[in-house]
Amino acid sequence: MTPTLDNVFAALADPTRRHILAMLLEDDMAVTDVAEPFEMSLAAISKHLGVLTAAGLISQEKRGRVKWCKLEPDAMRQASIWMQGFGQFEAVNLDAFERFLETELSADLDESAID
Amino acid sequence: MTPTLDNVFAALADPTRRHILAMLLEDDMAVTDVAEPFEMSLAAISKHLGVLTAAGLISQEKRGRVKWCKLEPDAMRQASIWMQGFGQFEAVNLDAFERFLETELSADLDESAID
DNA sequence: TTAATATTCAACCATTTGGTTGACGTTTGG
DNA sequence: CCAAACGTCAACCAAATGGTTGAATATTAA
Repeated sequence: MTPTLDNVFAALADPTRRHILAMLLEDDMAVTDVAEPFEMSLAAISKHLGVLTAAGLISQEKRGRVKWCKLEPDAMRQASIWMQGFGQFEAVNLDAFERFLETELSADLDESAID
Repeated sequence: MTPTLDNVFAALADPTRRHILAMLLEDDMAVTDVAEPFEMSLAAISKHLGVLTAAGLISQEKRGRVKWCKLEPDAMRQASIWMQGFGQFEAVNLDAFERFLETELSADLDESAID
């Protein structure tokens, strides 16, 4: 299935999946290791990874009995291009992003409030 | 309710709502006028506008018997900041965005494929 | 070969989502 | 004043979502 904006934004709408993406920003990971910090079942995480894969946000490659998950920035870039048109966004604010990431990673299944 | 990333991305995941946002990019609009190009009921559009409002992506102000809808770029900016961290995005490509917008606006209830 | 590890599949369940229709409250133009 | 315009509300429905558990499938290590 070819990814759509629908898929990408829907995938990003879930805090567990955003958390996973943030984890993969550090390094590629096996499914079991992705699942470790969460309190839900492995099957649930497997489904989340399926959603992320369908959206093109990650790819999964099986090597031996381990399936490695890898961030695929292209899909998000497409979505970002769409969004760019709506704000007169100032230049990329990496500090702001890192603060964001911090709170998302620490607060474990949180609401990730904007304000 | 304070908007969350969950709300913003979920709101953006629907093509009708993205279409509405693109329309509001041109100008503020009354609910009835927003609904006009769509084939669904006014009530359905009213719900969509409710979702967009809850996400902080638009605001609605009632003047007389008309309720005006207005783009609120801040929420999207927050979401954009989150996304920026994931791509080594090249400088904002406005041309690309305008091509995107074109296809989204013409194809009326489409799948808006990325590739 | 056999047992353990890694991951998915299938069936199920509760909740949310996106739509409908019809009734309802406001505001306004004639 | 009264009918029409503007918009929401409530009840309903089908489909999608996010989770569970238990069985099944590879693959590897011993």
